[in-house]
Amino acid sequence: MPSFQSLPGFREFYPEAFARRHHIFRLWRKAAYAYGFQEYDAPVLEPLDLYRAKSGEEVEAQLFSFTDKGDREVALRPEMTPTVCRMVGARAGSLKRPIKWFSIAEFYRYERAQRGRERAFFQFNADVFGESGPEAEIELIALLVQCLAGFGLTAEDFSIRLSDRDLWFFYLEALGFTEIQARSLLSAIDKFEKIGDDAFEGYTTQHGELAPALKAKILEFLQVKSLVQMEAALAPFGSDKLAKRLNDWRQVLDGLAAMGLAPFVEVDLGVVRGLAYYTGFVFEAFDRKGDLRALAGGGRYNDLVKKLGGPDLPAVGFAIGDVTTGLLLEQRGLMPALVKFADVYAVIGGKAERTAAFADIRALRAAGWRVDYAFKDLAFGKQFKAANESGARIALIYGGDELARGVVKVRDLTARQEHDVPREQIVAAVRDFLAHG
RNA sequence: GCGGUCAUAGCUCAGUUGGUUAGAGCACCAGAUUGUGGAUCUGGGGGUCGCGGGUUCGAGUCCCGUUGGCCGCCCCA
Repeated sequence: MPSFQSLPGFREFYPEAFARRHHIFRLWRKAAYAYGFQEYDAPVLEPLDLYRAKSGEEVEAQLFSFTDKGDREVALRPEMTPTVCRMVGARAGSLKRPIKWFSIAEFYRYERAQRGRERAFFQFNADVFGESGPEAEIELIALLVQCLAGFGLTAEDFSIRLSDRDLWFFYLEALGFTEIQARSLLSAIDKFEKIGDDAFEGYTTQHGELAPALKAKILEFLQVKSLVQMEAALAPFGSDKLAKRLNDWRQVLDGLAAMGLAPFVEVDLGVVRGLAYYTGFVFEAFDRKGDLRALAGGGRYNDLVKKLGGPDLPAVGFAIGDVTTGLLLEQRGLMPALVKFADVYAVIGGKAERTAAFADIRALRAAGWRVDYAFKDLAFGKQFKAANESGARIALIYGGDELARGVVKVRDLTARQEHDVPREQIVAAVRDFLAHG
């Protein structure tokens, strides 16, 4: 039996929903331009290997993948990062540094849809390539704040939790763990906030019992919530690597504070991000009041461009989704309500008047105004009601009396006042009214 | 992938122990209303009761299956 329902997790955007989506995209785009990022786009369908190369089978299970008619294994893109790494890698030699790019695109993941997560969704992606220092992190975290604050959200609504996989590796190394052990511990740290001690089960089965003293050290470091606490926790080790890393932290936090963004940023070493390709600072945006999942996430991935066949190029990036952002804006009453689709509404008396009105309507539209009118001859009362609902601020009245005198009656729908304007001046009159009102 | 729960008009819902041609409000369309605004009144269109099967003289209602929504788990690039 064929089904004509849309596929699960895929969304249809009726005009009202599309208007909400457009509102979100418009603000993201505005923010990115303000921060000097350039927009790009890329294919929706990619070779499956692009995602295998990056992250392995775990990810493959959640791909929309299939074999095409040319026997190629392909996948709908689940994210932008590998694609943009390939694009930048291919032209890295000729691109002016730093490379600051962004995109707004639809992605696809074959997983169970639920609140805040669909199978098809849009993400804003911003990345900085070619800068290995913390300057790139400052720029991106500031942009991420703007991508939420631009809607009217404040530091009481959301926060950016900043963490650092490098710092964890250096710290665990200083405690005497091998790199493999450290990776396993990071995945435990990722889960600890949610499930507590059980998070360490994976480590114990692989590497044996974790010494209580070492575990205490790890949990203690996990509690670090400020730079001061971090410095205190690391002081006993006296390692060069750790000291240098602390300088990077100072630079990031000072830079963000200088931009006035300190209230948005929290140190939270519990954030380590699931995927293994992150190499340094990682950050996530969270709703402070609600129980929403993460709003956005990102971090540094210095090895990925090279891993995908490009040059050795440092990179940082983040992504923010339209679904959770939209839910949050609706909860906070920050989503604008209605689509107003007209500036001017033409009220037309009858058949002869329609001929005259059409000429002016075309001229006004050519001048860029949004003009609407009724298709059928309707009572004036109905037409004024429609004019009101259209969002138009003025109505142009084409009646027999007016046309006989060579004028159009211009009605201010807000003030409920009207006056005559000679027909040949109608475009100028509309422009004057709407430009000054 | 696993578990819970739900499915009647575009939306929100009613529908009696199984019983005539399945209803209401909102929304939409038309008329009252041929020159001035969110009103009122009257009328209208719109349903394979998610889909398939079963029980029964008879199923929106009971049973089985299936699809989809929502919630939780897993995962979260």
